[in-house]
Amino acid sequence: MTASSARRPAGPRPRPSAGARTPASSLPVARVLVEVPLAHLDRPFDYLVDARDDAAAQPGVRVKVRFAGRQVGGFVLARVAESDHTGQLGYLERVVSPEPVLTTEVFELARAVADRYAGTLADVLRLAVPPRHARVEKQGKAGPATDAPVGTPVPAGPGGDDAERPVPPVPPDWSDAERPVPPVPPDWSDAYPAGAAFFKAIREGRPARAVWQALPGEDWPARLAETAAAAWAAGRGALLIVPDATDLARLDAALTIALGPDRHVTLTADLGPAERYRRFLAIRRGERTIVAGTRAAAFAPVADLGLVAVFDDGDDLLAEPRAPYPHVREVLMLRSAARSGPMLIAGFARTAEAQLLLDSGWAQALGPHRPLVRARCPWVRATGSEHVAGATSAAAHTRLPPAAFEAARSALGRGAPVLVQVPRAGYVPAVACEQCRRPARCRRCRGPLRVTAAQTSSLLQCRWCGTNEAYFRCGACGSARIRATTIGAGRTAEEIGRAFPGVPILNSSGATGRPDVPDGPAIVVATPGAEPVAPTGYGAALLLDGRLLLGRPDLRAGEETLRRWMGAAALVRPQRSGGQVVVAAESALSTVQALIRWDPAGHAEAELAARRELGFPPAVAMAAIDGTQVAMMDALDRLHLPPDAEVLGPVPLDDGEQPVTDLEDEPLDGAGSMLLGSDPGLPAGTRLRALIRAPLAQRKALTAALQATAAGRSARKLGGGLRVTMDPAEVI
DNA sequence: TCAATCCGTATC
DNA sequence: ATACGGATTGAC
Repeated sequence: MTASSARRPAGPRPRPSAGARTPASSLPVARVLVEVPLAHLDRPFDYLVDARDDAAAQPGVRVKVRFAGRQVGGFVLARVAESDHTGQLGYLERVVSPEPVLTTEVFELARAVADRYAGTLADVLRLAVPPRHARVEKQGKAGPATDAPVGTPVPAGPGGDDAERPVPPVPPDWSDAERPVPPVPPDWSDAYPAGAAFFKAIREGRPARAVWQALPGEDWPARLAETAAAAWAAGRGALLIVPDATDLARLDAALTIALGPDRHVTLTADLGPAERYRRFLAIRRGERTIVAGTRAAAFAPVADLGLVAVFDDGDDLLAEPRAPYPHVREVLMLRSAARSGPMLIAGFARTAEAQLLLDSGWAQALGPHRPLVRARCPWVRATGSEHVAGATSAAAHTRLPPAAFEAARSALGRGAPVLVQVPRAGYVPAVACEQCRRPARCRRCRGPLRVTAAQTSSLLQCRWCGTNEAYFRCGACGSARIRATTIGAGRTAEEIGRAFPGVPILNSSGATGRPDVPDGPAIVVATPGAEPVAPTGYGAALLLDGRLLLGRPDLRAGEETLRRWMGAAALVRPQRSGGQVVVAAESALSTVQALIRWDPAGHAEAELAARRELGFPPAVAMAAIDGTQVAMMDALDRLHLPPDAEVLGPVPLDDGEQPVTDLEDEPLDGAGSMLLGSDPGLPAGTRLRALIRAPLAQRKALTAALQATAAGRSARKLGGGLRVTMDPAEVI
């Protein structure tokens, strides 16, 4: 049967009107964002709204539509009177739920984040809106569009016929009557000179943006809760993001003290689908206006947001690992900028990114009274050469430096707990050939080996493919002997236990969970970021393996090391109460000096200056393109770069982080790779990385060019295999 | 001359 | 991705 079509544009035929649908009488067109991963389809498409769906198909709801012949999910962005699409419109297949889960603010935020990271809106929405859970939706209040009870958020009424109906802002659910009389708010001015001005800005909803340097020993969860309470008292919501679950538990407790149990909610991805959606809905419906969470919560649709805050923005947990890899600090900056609202970037240390915000005047420093720093700081000493000299690396890390031993003994003698910070959990995590010191690698996949059992060194296992290696032989020199290159927390605990018999030893890492620290002599061996808080502070902290941390061939090694050290040292009592910190690193190093002088600002300034010098983020905008040779060449060819952009590379990306197929067995000539026009020296399938850098002023042009290139490639079905990352963390 | 197949392109 | 229009091919 041939449809009686005259000239009509290419595309799928409209469905033979199933069930005879009629357009809604008012605003019959829904502008829909379809959930497809293709870069060139990253824009709204118009659909007709059937009269039956008129009430439910409000802006922000999830829908199903027929798109290129198949059913796909999407969000209604707006209802409009007519479409500017010249072809036939299809109908919305159905409204999945009347719950408007996507607010205007979050939609605009997601768009801005996608553009900032050269990604697609659909990708960001996947991060921003949690999957629906139908049962949870029914349990709570009914959706506003069905039988809305009084007081639930209701989208703007029927409205005019021709007016575009924007997604309504979420009105707060509480009434003025039930808000408590706000107590006199603390404004931090006794410890932080700029505190009063910042709190004033929160109360007045002005766009103050502050980089807060917390004092050593500071009860930061309590301070953050005070900022949230100030926003609450001003009748607005607040959004506070922390790196991990332990930080969140502390913040949750502090918020409960500051605001009671019913005004805030915590939000993390690991709550499970039902609870996560339940809390998301409570936020969306305005039942909770103070929100604390981990990185996924940065997109939470908080009603009338009056403050955004992030704690410890250097923690890499705040960088989303899924495309387009947004960082919480940037997401909250975009939110703060869009709303012209206050923002707080908090931490003991300071990132180069935060320093740039200060340099550019976008944010103001909220630092402590300098004399107070001296009063609150523990005594910090470095012990570099004395235990490094002459010792093999393994021995250096298994022996406590004398100064560290003394500090621990004196603290324990005074009845105080001691914190020992070691780089990684596990028992001898990495091994190397004893002869030539090359990393021990798996015979099958060339992955790094680790020791799996505590007693024997003969049980080696590949960290990538899991293959057990019973008879190791070094691929380079043939030696059969191995040695440890890193000693993890477990082994350190054993050795310290032998040094202090009778003292309880507690392990704390991501894997073991965090023990409660007694208010008495105990040794806590912890990995960075997993240090438990001691009730009255630690008597001493030993920061081991500093050389290892600082020696990493990483752009951020110095910044990251100082952040970890300060995170641990901040848990130690002040010097006048006997608090000591011993760091195992050369005292001449600038990072060590910054710890000794407790000067995160100076370190960040130097760090940023170095990045300017080298032309690395955040002093420049940088994009990394990863892909196969063919994809890379095509992409670089299409890329319409801004005038001052510069391409570095591409270079092979075989630094050992990805499970590569055995390089030696790969045919090096290969007619296939010649056909593809690739460098015959590279094995087919080798991934390359190119870096593109541009002045900050050209960031928008750079990301737009990258999006256009991705769109062009996706429209021409030139497969994936290409990944774009803005300001990649691992630049080298 | 018509159907089968390939190609390019839009997807509402 | 798919699903379409239009061009191309090839058997009658």
